[in-house]
Amino acid sequence: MKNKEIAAIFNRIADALEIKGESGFRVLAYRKAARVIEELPEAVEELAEKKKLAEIPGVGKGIAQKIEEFLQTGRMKKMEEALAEIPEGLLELLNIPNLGGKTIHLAYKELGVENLNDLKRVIEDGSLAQLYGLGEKKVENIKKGIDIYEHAQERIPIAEALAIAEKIVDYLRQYPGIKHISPAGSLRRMKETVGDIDILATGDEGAAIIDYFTRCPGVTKVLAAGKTKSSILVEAESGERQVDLRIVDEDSYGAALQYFTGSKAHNIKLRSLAKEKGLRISEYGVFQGEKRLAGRTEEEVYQMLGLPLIPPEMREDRGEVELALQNKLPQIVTLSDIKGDLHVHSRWSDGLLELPELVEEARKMGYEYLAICDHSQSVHYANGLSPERLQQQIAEIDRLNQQLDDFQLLKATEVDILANGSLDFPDELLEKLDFVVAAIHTGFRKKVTERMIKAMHNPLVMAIAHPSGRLISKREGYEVDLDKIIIEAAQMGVFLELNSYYDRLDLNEFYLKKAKDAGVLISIGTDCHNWEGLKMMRFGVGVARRAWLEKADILNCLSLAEVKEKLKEVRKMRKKLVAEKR
DNA sequence: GCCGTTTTCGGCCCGACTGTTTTCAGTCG
Repeated sequence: MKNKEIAAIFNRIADALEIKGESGFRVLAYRKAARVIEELPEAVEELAEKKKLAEIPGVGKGIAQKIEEFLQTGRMKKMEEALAEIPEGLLELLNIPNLGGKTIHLAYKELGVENLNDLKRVIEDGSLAQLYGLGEKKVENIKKGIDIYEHAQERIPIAEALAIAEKIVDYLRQYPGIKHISPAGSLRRMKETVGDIDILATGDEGAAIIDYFTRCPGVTKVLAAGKTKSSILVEAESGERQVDLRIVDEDSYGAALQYFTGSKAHNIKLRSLAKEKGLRISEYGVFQGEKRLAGRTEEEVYQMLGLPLIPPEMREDRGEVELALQNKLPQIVTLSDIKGDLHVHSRWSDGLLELPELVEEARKMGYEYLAICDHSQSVHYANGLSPERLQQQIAEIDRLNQQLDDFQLLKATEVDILANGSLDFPDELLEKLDFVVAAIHTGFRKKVTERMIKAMHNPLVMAIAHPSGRLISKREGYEVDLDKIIIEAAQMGVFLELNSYYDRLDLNEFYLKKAKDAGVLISIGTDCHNWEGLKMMRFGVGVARRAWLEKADILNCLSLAEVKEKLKEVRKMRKKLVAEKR
């Protein structure tokens, strides 16, 4: 699949055109095409074969042709042309805040700036400030931009960002002048990582609220503090993080929340739609001429455009507006739909909680069941269970379950898929369990796809845990063909896991959507190891919502009785299926 | 470069801020 590669090429073309000073709309067209192609569930190769490239929104004749050219020849003239005139080192400069294509072009043409070092030089010797349209202050801002660019922190994992945001929101709520308050931005859309933390609030005396905000616990620096807008740095696990607060009027709270939640692409779509209806939409409301028609609530804003409220997690311009227009939005899953956790570790392997403690924590979550998926014998570093110890655990769970009336622990395992694709426990043992999750923890580069498929051909395996193996911004993941795994899972009736551990979130939103479309049922588990672990379900549900998953797509939206029935049924069905395949 | 129940040409999201310049361009979110 060459989608990513092609998207990267179009982004590079857009960069080059931006520096060359070509029409911003053309630049935008390339960027949009890049984004859409990157998010496309289908391979461009397939679409090209079916002559359906131009049906991709944002892809017209011109771009379709360029894609075909690339697929056939491995090259794209347009890119070569665009880049031929632009030194390689210039493109990077677009990432510097306060510096854009126009200024870069000017510095290139007038001063021969070709890279970051050149740029620093013309700042130091004062020649940049001499250029038409520039001056001391602009150059000072560019200098600050370079500093930010060079010290740019990687994006914040959603779990950390939410923790920071919620602490500050709780703090702000204590201020009597605040009426409404909510996180906004990509945090509210539950993206797996976020760039910065945005909070929106309403209240009287904005300046006083801002002052209170800048004195919140953990502040290390106040970057800006006006009447309606403030930015601070706060201490966090991984260094300092920026938090922005905006105060808006009560009358435009909904419009502002909508606007600051984004995504940008979604907002642009809404505004085009508004325009078609003779309306104008901004962070202050929906207007007809000078008259404000809506703005107090998000519902109102969407309603004015003839749309139902679109959940924040869906606002990415991936077809949600079109569906909303036809009133066909999916009823995406909510946290309260989740009836149990299907991947939990106990003290028996590398978890911190004893089984009764897990029961207690699960009840606090409102659950009806937990699947105890401790590691198998070969995972020594995680205190994996020997067959004998698993036997003991089974007996212990049976004993505990007898004392419980409205709750049950499911006897389960996270059994390792070994180097040769066989499983780390014998079938006779797996047979005694309610739920069997298979996982790879070693040999990330060794025939992972084949090993997973082999595991899926064992009728006792019911799910594959963290199928990609990635750790967000830490580890790439297995060499695995997930498209193949999804097809196989659909054919063999195997569930795929959505691991909710905050730095896994695996499958990710794109493959989840693919799995859903292929008819694969998803099991959500937190991979809980400690007291906070079960609470990570919200991250998984966030990702599931971003993938448009509904209750019916998720195994653990079933009640205890239903899930037990389902697992029995699946085991029977899988045995039959595997027998037929042989 | 894309796109069309107002258009196959002429539009293309909206507003704020900043600095430079004297009416606006560049950048950002």
